[in-house]
Amino acid sequence: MFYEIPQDEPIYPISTAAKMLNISVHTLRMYEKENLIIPFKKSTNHRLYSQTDIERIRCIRNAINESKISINGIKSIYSMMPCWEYIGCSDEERENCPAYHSHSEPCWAIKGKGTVCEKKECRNCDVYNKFSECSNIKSFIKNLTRVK
Amino acid sequence: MFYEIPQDEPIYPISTAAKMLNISVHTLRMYEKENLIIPFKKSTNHRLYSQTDIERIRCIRNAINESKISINGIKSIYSMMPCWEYIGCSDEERENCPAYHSHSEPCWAIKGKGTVCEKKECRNCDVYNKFSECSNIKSFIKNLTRVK
DNA sequence: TTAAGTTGGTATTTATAAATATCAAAAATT
DNA sequence: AATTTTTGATATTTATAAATACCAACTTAA
Repeated sequence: MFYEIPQDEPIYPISTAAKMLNISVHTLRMYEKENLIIPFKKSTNHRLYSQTDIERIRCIRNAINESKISINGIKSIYSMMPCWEYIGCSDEERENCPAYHSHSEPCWAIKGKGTVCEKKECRNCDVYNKFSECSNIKSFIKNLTRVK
Repeated sequence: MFYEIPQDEPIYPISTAAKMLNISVHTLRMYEKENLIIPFKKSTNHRLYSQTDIERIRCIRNAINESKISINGIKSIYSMMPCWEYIGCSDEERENCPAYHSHSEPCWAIKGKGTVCEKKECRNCDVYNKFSECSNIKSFIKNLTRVK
C-alpha cells in the first residue's frame, strides 16, 4: 500500500539534499544563485529538491570536478542550447528574446519581458530539465542537421 | 614599394607573440598543448604566429580572464560546433567521425582516422578559424534553425 | 515552546587551474 | 664562431574559483 514517489516530486529539504550529494548547504545555494539549478520553493521560501534535481546536481558536480569546467563555462554551454527551436518560437519571437542572443547565461536565467517564456515556470520546462548535460545539448544540435 | 602582410601569414616568433599578448612563452605552448591553438611550425619545429593567431589568442585570453571560463570549458564549447554541417559530411561520415560524438574536445584536436578531415591542415580550416568565439558558434547554430 | 533546521548575508579557507621559472639540447641569428 | 632564441619537460608559484564557516532572524516540527 505504498505510492511511488515521482522523480520530479520535491521532497528533500536542503540539508538532506546536501547530505545525499556530500556537499555543503551553502554550495547548493551558490549553484542556485549562479542559475545552474532551480529548486522548488515553498510558500515560506524554503527549498525542496526532487530526485531529478539531485541527478541534475550530480551532473553539474561531475562537470566541475571531473571535467574541470568552471561554473561560468557550464553556464556558457547551457546558453548554446537552441531553446527557441525546442519551444517553437517564431522569427519575431526569437529576435526579441534576450536568451536567443546570449552566450553567457542559460535561457532560464534570463526570462526576457514579453517573451513566450516570461510567465513559464522554468523549473518545469523541458529545456531546463532535458538538457542538463553537454551530450544532450550536442545531440539536439545534431538532430537539427539530419540529412535524411 | 611595400607589400601588405596578409593577416594569416605566420611571421611572429613565439617570444614576439608572447610580448604582443603580454603573456609568457610557456603559456602559449600550454594553449597549444591543450589544443586551443595551432601555430604554424617551420621545418625545424619552431613556431610562427600570424596576426589572425594573435587575435584568436586574445579571444581565448578574454574567455579565461574576463568571462572566467576554464580551458576545459572552452574546449567543451568548441566541441559544440557542428563542424560536420559546415564541412558537409554525409550521414555515414558523421557517424564514423569521433569529432561528431565528442563533447569535450574541439574537432581539430581529434582528427579521426578515415575521416574527411584526416589529412586536412586544421590550421587552415574555417571551422578552426571562423569559430573561435562562443558568439560565432551560437550564430552558426541559429542559422541551422532559420524558419524561412 | 523548545530544539533543530532554514533563510540570506559576509568573511574566510582551500583546492587547484593557470601561469611562471628553470633546465640542457638544438636552431637561428649576426 | 659566438650570442640569442627556441625547444620540450619538470618543478614551482600565484591567483582565484569553489567551497566552508559563521551570523542573527525566521520556520518547522517534536
